[in-house]
Amino acid sequence: MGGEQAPVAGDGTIGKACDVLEQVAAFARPVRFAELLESSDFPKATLYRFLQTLTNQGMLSYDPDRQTYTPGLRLVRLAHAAWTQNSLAPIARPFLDALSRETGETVHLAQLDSSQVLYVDKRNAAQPVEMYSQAGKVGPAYCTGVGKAMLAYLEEAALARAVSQQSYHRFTQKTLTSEAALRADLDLIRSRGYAIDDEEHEPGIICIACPILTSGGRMLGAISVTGSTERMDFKQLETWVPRVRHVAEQIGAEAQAWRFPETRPNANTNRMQAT
Amino acid sequence: MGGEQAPVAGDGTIGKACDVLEQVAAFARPVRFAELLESSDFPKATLYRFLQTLTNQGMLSYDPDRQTYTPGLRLVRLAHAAWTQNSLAPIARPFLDALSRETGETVHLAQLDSSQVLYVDKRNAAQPVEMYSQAGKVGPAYCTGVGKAMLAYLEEAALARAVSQQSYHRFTQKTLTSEAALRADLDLIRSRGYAIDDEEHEPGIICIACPILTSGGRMLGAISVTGSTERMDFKQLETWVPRVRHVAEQIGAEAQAWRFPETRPNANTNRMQAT
DNA sequence: AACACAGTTTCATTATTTGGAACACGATGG
DNA sequence: CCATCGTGTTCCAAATAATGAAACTGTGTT
Repeated sequence: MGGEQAPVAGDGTIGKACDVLEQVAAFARPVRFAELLESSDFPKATLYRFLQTLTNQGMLSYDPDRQTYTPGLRLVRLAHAAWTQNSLAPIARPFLDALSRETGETVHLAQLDSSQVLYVDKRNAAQPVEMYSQAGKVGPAYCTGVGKAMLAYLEEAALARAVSQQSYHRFTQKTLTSEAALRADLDLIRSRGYAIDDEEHEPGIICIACPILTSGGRMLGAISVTGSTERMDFKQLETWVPRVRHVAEQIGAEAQAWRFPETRPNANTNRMQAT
Repeated sequence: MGGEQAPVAGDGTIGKACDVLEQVAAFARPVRFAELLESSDFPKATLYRFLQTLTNQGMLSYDPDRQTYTPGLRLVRLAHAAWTQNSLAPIARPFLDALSRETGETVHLAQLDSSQVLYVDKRNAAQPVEMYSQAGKVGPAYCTGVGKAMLAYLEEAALARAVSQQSYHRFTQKTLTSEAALRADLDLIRSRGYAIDDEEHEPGIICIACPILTSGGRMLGAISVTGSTERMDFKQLETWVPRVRHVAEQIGAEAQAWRFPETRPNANTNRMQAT
């Protein structure tokens, strides 16, 4: 019986290719072959061939002048499909708009991706548009409102895995830095029905977050409203809880409705006067 | 009846995996195994294993209830890296903001991805936010302003390939529907320095577009300003050409500067008060 | 000219992928 | 109740593709 804990990698050639992809993405800048070779445990020729193939496929992009690799634009195309079909964002969009308008605060929509928080949409308080740059961004689960809201409603098996994979890095004085502390807070969240982030990730930043659940209790994601301690305290922030919870419920309900129909309800979601 | 699209076919196992990924993305909805099997020329067991592995890797996501596959959220994460590092969007952002403010019209930033137009950013005239949904979206090159602007400045080898890969579907009365017509227009664009789309893609929609070039003449992308015939004509629209061209030049210059430094100029590009 | 270095290619060996066929299993339906 | 069908899943010998040490190329340096 295989009890092997494969770190992440594993599945044959494809797994390795994905690792390489991830590795290139991890450098947040164009990378040279030698750099990759160093941080990789693939032999030279093997890594080389992977890079060739991936570049060939448009999953990576190669700059011949600089001799550097970056993640390829094909990923952007594919991600668009992922975002449209597989994230809550399209469903949640009108709700986020409303919530953002009503509260005037920053609003986040997040989902869980391998024990990390993946932000799939956002409305910003100040800036009018900030777009894409935040969709796709990741963050820690154990010290953010949306992260804890999601963890709290994970079934035990998944929770145990997720909780053990957190880094518990101390971002601020108030960061929860142990599995025990986190679990205690998750219990509290469950009984209260929403999560709070009390400057656990960034000083001065507080937030409330509600999980998005199906009627069957499956956790789909979370939404949050964020404020800064300069302008407000939890008293004020928590007045939004009923509203946020309601929105989360609406999104959950719609998500469920949208997922079921085999016959896609419609298509024209986003018509774009392109040119 | 068949009539399958000939997959670019290719590189070993990884190429096949990419094909599967693309195939899943192509259905713009959750897909069942049987559907994929039908539209694929992989044998059952092979396709099955690919789906397993890709799901495993988070490149696909599987809904056990519905037994359907969709592109996975991991793609969104990776695409974020691609968008940040490999697209012109981060560099162009402030310029697009300015251009959008000044003109009050829809502004697009696009790059070329396998002979297609890939929109990497956009500012909308009317709607305040529309976000992500357009980044990652693709469109035809032969009948859009940005598409033609980019084609015009491709070197002959790449141009020949690109031009032969267009579908030449007639979207409107004015769509250019042959390679010859397109090439003629490209000559015109080159001599004029900018492209126009005269309702070639959508009735009532016109636009002007300028290529983004390096000082060496390498084509990086294009930007456009779009209007509708209801509100304006080319006389008005073309008054923006010098401004658009200037912005394109600025973006080109910055892109060039940004690509060179080996020492990463900086990191904290986009800090996100996340929670 | 010799050297160092980053990137590229070769090729016999080895491990992986392949896919036809058989297997589960729920849903019909006779 | 058993037969049948349509899914999706697993097996395993044969075929294929991945592997990586070492040799090579080309560019820049001493």
